[in-house]
Amino acid sequence: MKKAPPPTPKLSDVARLAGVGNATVSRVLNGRMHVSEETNRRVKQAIHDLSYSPNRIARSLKGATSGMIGMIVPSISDMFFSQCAEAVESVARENGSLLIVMASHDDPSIEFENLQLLLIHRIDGLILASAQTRNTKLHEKLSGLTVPVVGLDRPLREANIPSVISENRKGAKAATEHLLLHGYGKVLCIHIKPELYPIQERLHGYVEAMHEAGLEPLLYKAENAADAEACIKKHIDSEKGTIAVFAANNLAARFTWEALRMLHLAIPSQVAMLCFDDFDLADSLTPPMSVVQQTIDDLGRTAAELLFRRMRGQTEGVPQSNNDPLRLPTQLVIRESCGCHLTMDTTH
Amino acid sequence: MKKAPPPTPKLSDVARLAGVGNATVSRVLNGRMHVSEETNRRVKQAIHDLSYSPNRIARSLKGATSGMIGMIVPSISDMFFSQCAEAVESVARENGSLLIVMASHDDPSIEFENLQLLLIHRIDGLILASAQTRNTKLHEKLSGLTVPVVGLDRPLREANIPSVISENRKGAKAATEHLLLHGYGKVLCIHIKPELYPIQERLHGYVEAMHEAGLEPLLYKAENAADAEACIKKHIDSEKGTIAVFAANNLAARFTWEALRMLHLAIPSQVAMLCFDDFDLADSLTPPMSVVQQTIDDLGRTAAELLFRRMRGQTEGVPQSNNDPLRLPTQLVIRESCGCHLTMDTTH
DNA sequence: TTGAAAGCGCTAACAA
DNA sequence: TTGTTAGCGCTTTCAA
Repeated sequence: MKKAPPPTPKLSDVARLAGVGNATVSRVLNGRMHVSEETNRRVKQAIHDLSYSPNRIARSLKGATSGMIGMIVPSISDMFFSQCAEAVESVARENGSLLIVMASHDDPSIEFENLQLLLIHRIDGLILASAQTRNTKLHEKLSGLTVPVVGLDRPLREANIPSVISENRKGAKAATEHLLLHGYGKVLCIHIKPELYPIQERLHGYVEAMHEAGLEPLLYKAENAADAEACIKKHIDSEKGTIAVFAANNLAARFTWEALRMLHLAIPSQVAMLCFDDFDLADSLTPPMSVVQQTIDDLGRTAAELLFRRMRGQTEGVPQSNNDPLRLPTQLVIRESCGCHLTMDTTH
Repeated sequence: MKKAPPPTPKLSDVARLAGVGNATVSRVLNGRMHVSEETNRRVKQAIHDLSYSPNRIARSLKGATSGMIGMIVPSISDMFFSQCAEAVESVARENGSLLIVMASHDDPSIEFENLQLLLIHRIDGLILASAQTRNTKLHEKLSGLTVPVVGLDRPLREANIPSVISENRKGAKAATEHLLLHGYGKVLCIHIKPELYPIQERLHGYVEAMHEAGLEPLLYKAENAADAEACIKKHIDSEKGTIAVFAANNLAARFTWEALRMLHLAIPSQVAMLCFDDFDLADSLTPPMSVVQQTIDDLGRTAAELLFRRMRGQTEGVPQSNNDPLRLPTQLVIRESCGCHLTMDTTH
């Protein structure tokens, strides 16, 4: 039994219909160089009549590019990364590329496999939010790669790959200083996953601010609300004045938030708080949460644009020293949890 | 000037090194049929030595499959869709496929372009959360397609394409009935984007429950918190007893939430509320929000599995009538905003 | 300005 | 069990 005639016309079909050679069709397809007005018209007509669209796979095989870039992130559903992905997809589209996303689930071996898969599919470039900063096997592989790679959120120093990240240290420092300015007796820093580079940077920023204020840093790792509760309790007990908490990320903020509720402590009158990373309902909470905001879209966009520049072989705009990540500014968004309205008069 | 020798070895390199023919290498590559143990070993060795990996593009050209599926969603960064995407990527990976995601931004023409792009890249299948239920041009195109398509969250009836969605109607009905059970004098339904199929279904569910209770449905479309405020104010004024609000989705819930705060109305004692779609901080709010929960992972997984089954040509497990979407159950998650703890004794 | 022809890296008949 | 060969649909010299 014969198959139905393949419903997808090929280039040669167009050529035949237009009464020209294959090469000519190819020419009008990729920006007509040296094609007469008349021929051009005829070919376009034929393309239209057959509603022909070129087979990108065949084109890719010929050596050029695949028209696809890859992106490996720890989690696709994570708000941060999905926002990045949206921005990357957008830039990819502007550059005529498709985006393949893969989740590593923070597992170095899955991450490595993902990389292999993407390479087999001949992606033209890769955006990588690596599962870990140190992953020798991965870095080795990356160093030997011919396709451009750009790091996102987590730098890839050893592999000599440019990265785009937020000003985590500066942002955290500014946040801490802001809390300090309110004159709180103690500013704790509650964090999770201190092994992640962005978190490390935030902790540095916090410590720096504390030191400059002549204060002892009070770092606490919290894996859940109970942990957060424990450390807050400890400090609220031994202290008359209001204390403050700088939560190093969303999740830490959440734990802190729940802890404060358990302890029936009022925000900000008894415990002020400020956290890194904005989130959806931050300003619908009671009180609205003051945060350090990353411009996530910009992170994604910038990384993608850098990638495409490198894919074109351009070097301008690429960070001077490959080892120094491009750092995008953060913004302190003051709402109410930091206690600004309480201390408004004291600042005057 | 000569290029550096192409760093990517090809199949023929492996063949030469192993001292065998191309076909043999190809055979061991795709599950050795009729390859001697010895040859198999030699080829494997050569593959390893060259750290060769086959070029998926060349393979695809030969006609088989591209090893990629596409997914078009209104927004990649939307929590719902990014969770779906994560599940789909996971299933794709299990089936040896990569996932290309594209955002339509709810624009039918972008959606259509995206579809074209994906087809040009010869995807093997498509998961589509369509921008609109009625998109004649799109449906026409879809009907003529040879690659399998599965609808997600929004059915594609006219194109005769199977879809996977939540039990929106049932879930909304259950939620409304739950509120009704508390004996509130009025149950409003605040919604947005009633043109979307899932929302429509939820509104139907709400209306059904109201009718069955002999009550007049009170539907209000709110585009912002002020709209929500207006309609609540209207009903709280004319009524002594507690009223309740069923918010048809996240955003409507948010508007309602903000409205209630503006009006200094206590939840649930003055206004009870329940919303469709769980969200991140739902149980960290004061009071924690009762919700109708969709099993988003399941939606994504189910859609993807259905797609792969169809790609394999299997028909079992594919919904009997193509016109009837596969509906996945929702779950009523009772927290505090619906007023359960207030009425606990009255229910006995 | 155009067309013929030689591949891109792989798979799948068909022979051996 | 193996190797040879002919393409997949396109781009790209090279001549005409």
